[in-house]
Amino acid sequence: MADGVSDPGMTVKDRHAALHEILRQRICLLDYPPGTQLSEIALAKEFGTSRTPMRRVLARLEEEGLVQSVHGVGTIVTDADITELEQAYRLRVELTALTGTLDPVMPGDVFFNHLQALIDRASEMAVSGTPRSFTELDMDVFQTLLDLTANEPLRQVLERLYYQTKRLWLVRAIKAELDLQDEYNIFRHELEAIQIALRSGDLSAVAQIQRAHISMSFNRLLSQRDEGQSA
Amino acid sequence: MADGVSDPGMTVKDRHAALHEILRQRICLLDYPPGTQLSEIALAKEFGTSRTPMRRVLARLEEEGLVQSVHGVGTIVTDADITELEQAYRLRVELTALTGTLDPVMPGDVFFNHLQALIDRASEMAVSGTPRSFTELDMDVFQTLLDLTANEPLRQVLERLYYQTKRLWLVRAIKAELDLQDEYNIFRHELEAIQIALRSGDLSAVAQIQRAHISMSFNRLLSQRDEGQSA
DNA sequence: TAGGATTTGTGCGTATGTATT
DNA sequence: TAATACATACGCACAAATCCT
Repeated sequence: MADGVSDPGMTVKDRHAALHEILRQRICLLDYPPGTQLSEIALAKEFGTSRTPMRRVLARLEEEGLVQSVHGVGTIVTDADITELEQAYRLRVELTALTGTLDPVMPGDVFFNHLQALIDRASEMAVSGTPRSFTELDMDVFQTLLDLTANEPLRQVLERLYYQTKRLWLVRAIKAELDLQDEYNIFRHELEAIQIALRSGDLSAVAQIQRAHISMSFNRLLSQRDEGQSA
Repeated sequence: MADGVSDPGMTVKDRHAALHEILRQRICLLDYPPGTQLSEIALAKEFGTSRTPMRRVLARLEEEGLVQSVHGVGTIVTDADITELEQAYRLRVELTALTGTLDPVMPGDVFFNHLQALIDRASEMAVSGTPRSFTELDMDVFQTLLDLTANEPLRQVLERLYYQTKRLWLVRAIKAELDLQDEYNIFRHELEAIQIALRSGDLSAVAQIQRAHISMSFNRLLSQRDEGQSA
């Protein structure tokens, strides 16, 4: 019943990738909140397949740290704990900086148009945004900016780290523990700064801007944790 | 009937990890040279299990880029092509530098004794070393020095990149396209430099030394390729 | 303490795809 | 071109582990 999975021209690997992306999206958008049990049989039924291909997708999600399978118990969506993810977050900060030096790619007009569309979406966020829609936009922005480097191993690691750490923000935002207006404005400002740096052709600057914002975003999450501890 | 796989106290994940490590070792030590076809049935038989757990191990090796499975054809050990692995190598260089700044760990006496033993082994290499035994030593050194950082995501990525790129050296060394005495001496010198930096407590220096040697090692491989092209 | 319900892990027959003759 | 051989991918039945009553 899901889209993009039952197309006839799809190869095995395409289906695997599609299923993996769908489940990853559901986990990171908290459709499956931490602690949710994912049933192999139920998922297989939903996507019109059997347990075998589902198990392979779940195994990959487990390697990525998004779920955990225990024999006899089940496959459970992992908790988004900031203490455990701090190392991943700091690594992500440093790797983002590397996108400016490892195989940077100067994009073409299509990219600039796409980026402008994303900025427009960000502007609308301040009016009608929700934590969820904002996260969806953030994911689109991430995937877009990832094209600024052609280093495939770096791209893969960054993608992994992004989805490992992204739930932290959404969990806090939904619990109204973040100033959403602040987050919206900062994000839009980041996009504009990136646009300016891109126009000047300075891909290293683009990477540094991203790095700075990821670092600051993490610090905002940290300060929130500290406030929660002292309360 | 391999070792470390049929122990009774082992859990499922332990067996998976053991099988994965064994196959990875065989691939990277060229027991399975590039192009080798790995039979699910034969491997299952060898390790006294069924195809299902083997398939999961092979799927993981495929994600790591060491094998490639094609429906109807087989699971083939990938080629160690320096052009394709150049991006991975350069990323590895940068990540190695990060081990000095991301959760560095000052080791204890056990580590120093272990390192001394490795240096002793390296000294013997100059006399009775083979490309294979040298690679085995290099792997042990890598695993040992990896303990100098506690950043788990960084450790995982570095391990992946190490085994992705390590075959390049061994392929060349076996074809006698490298000056082995040079390689031995450089390696021993690197270990001694690391030992000195460690004694002074400068973990950042240790990381920079490693970074420099990985970069130089790659350049030696590159110059070898260029000579081959011009010949 | 024991037993049943539920879940993941395993084993294997079959389907599907590929290459070769 | 068709048929045969052989590999991976899939689906299902069963085993093993865990939890709850």
